[in-house]
Amino acid sequence: MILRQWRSIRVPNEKLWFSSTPQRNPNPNHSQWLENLSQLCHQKDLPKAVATMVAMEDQHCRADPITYSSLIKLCIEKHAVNEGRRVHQHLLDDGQPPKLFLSNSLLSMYVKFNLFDDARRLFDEMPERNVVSWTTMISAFAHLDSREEAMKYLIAMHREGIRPNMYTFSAVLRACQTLRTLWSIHCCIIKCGLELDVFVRSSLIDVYSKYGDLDYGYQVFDEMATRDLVVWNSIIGGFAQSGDGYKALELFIGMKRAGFLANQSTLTSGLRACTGTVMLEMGRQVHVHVLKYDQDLILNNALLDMYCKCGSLAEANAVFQRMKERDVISWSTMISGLAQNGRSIEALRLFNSMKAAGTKPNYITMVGVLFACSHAGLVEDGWYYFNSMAKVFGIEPGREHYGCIVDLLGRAGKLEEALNFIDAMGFQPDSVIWRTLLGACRVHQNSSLAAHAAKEILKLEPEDEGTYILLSNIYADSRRWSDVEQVRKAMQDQGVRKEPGRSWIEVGKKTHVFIVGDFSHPEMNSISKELNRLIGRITEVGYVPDVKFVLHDLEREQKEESLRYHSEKLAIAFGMMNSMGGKPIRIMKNLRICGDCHEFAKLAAKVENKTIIIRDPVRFHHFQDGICSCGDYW
DNA sequence: GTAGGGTTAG
Repeated sequence: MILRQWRSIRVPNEKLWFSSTPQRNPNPNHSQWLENLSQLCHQKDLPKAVATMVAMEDQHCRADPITYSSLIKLCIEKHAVNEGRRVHQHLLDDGQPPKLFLSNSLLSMYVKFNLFDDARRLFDEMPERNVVSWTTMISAFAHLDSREEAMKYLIAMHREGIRPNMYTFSAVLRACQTLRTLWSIHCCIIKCGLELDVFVRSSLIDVYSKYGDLDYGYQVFDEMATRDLVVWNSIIGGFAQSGDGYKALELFIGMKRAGFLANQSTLTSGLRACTGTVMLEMGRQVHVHVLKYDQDLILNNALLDMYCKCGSLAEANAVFQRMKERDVISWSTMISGLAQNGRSIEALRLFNSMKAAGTKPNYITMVGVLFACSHAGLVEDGWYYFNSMAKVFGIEPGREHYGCIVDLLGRAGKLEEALNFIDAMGFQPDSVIWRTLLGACRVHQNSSLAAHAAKEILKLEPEDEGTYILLSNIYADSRRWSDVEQVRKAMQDQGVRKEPGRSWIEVGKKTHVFIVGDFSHPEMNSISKELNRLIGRITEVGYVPDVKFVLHDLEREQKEESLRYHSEKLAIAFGMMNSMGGKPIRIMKNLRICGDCHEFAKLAAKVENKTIIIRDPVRFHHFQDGICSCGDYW
């Protein structure tokens, strides 16, 4: 490859002190100037150092490369953009390209200042480039998410005959976001004999677990002889983000056993693990470790989210109030948290406080705001925010926002309007939008529109079990048993099976899982007795099993029997048996709660004078005094 | 002079 010519080439100045045979310097005070400059660099006095450099220029004095190097470092440290450029210019005025390592320092400086055009220009003008220069560029592209550029530079580097090192690979791995590229880069790494490097390994683990093959990422982790904290964090983060909170926490404990101290990153993943699997007690334990990093913004945001998702808004709010620094994520987390927990008005009020505090909402904030409107039936507010997003906040509504409006109209029973809105969206509706409409059709019992929505979903995702279930539920609601049978047959033909309803609850340090109709829990006898006792008590205050939530065409008695063992009822009974004092009973569910269980929970909370909190995949229900925070609107 | 791990929705 032909190197580009050095553009600003000048007649070489023979008096340059660093030319191969040191020249006598014309200025007798040269060594004093130099001494002075390096002293100032040492003292980190950037303004004086730059002033000295300029004064030296006037005296035709030159500093040595080492001093220049410390000057550049100082500019980076102080994030002094103008001074950095000044030093660069000064070096160019020498008439010769700076030494390679100095150009590399400058390159790294521009990258750190996010001045990528300058970095690229410098890179293009460098007469000579080594692995450090290339790696700096590749790393910059990888961080910019310019994956193609990063790969192209890797190829160009190879063509120039420069071998990548471990730095290069750990940078380039970030740009591998498909398994295919990941595999080929992994092969290159092995070929270069760099697979054992911890940095390379942690990057491998990270990208494998993020982009599709967590098991393989774990394998790469598992076979490592020496692991450091980041390697542990990579794998813990991998499991936490993929939703396997149990495995993440198991590894978290393994890490502590191996003698490592959890840092901010570990704890953030630990909290995320609790959030995903809804383990409030465990989350509180992690919180204790977080206290020593009092004002870490990311950790605090993770804490907020954990408490919100575990249904403990009081604790979330306590953290929020204590935070000295709040960013758009902190506010958005609280807004969505309130909305999901049925406190939409407070969510909107918080949105106003956010604006008053001068924090600009982003795309996700607006999803939270619209979610608050749709879940509380605030149709007018929802429309207002949706219509003013672009004008007032400069955020173009995207798929998620359109989805919220479909939800808003659908929940409010304006099904036709929702359908028209979908038609007028200006882009192809995806399965999420259709599923939203389908959910609304169920609440408002519109089976013909439901069938339409379901068919659209199944066109896009023919194996989606949730849709079959919803559709058959809707047919069951209107007692169209032959249609129910047809849906079940279609499921069989597609090889789709119904995911059983599952609820889980933390008691002490253990999580107990209940599956609908599964009686294998060791305390099943007493749970059954407790359930009967509860049903007896709530029947006195008017509970009648609502059998329309049973799928099959059974006799009433059989239907009641099948309702009785819904997983959330088993979990509520178990929670009552183990509940202490005034503590709420917290239950998580994999599917949405059924109408009968919702009624059951309201009355059980009333007669037992307890708070029951159930989180389903979309929102929370706080049952207290015979009412639910969702206002029966879900 | 170049490299790895953490937070918000659906």
